[in-house]
Amino acid sequence: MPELPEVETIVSELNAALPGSAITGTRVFRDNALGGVPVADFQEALAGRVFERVRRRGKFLVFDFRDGGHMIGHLRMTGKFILSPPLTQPHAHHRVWFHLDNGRLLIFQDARCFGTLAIVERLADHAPLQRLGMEPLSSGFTAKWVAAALRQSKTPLKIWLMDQSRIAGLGNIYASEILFRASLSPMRPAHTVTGGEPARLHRATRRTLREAIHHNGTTISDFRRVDDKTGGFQDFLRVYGKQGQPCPRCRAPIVKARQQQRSTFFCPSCQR
DNA sequence: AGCGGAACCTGTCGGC
DNA sequence: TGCCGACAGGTTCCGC
Repeated sequence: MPELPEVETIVSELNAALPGSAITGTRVFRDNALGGVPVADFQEALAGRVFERVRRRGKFLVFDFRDGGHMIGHLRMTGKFILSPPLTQPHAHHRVWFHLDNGRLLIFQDARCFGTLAIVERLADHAPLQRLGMEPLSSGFTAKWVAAALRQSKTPLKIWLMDQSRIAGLGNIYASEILFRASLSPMRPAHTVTGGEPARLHRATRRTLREAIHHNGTTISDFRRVDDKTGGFQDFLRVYGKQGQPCPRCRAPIVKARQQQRSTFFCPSCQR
């Protein structure tokens, strides 16, 4: 589910509902996400805290509390945050319930248990957050910045795009989709991307993310679910998962390759 | 610097 | 039908 556009979507939905509500109690059904923090400590750290707002940084969700502390969440592969009416029984994948004083339930659900939840009093205390690089939708992310950053690395473009310490928020799906839209090969060493190409990559990154956010995120499962429906974003993905199908631009077959143990999809004919 | 491999977990899907 | 391996949107750590 979660790359930048999906997290952005979740954050804006949470932000429309959470601010002003207080946590009256926390139930932990499985504690993998807590990173070794004892459940009792986690519960105690949250008791009575009031949500001020929710923000996104890279793929992290940052819940700001009114008293200045924060809960930092990461969904990894299968994590989800859900706002729900009160329930009596947890679903099999529910990991944490946050009871709110407005009667609602904030649920952290995660089939694979890779997701993480941490509570910090200062953002600087959260090392993974501090390691994140440029926000691709921020004003600092310019074609000039992209060109300069490309020059400093020999890493293949796809890997280059996914390094969170360089650009924060791009994952396996969007990296492939961005490179397709930029007509650049995922295998190209970053420093060989020159001339007008960095601007193309910059533009494709912004447009792809903005379009995905506009569609409230794109996911594989959602993509399947809407297969027989019209509208929406079923046409969003151009290359991801489409090996063997004709390239939407030049009709050559899309190829599936492997880079750092992850699948890359691209058109070898028009991505150079 | 960069890469391959493994680890953290569970669910699903394709092939035989 | 059933089992088994491959693979899945992420990140980190370790060794070369």
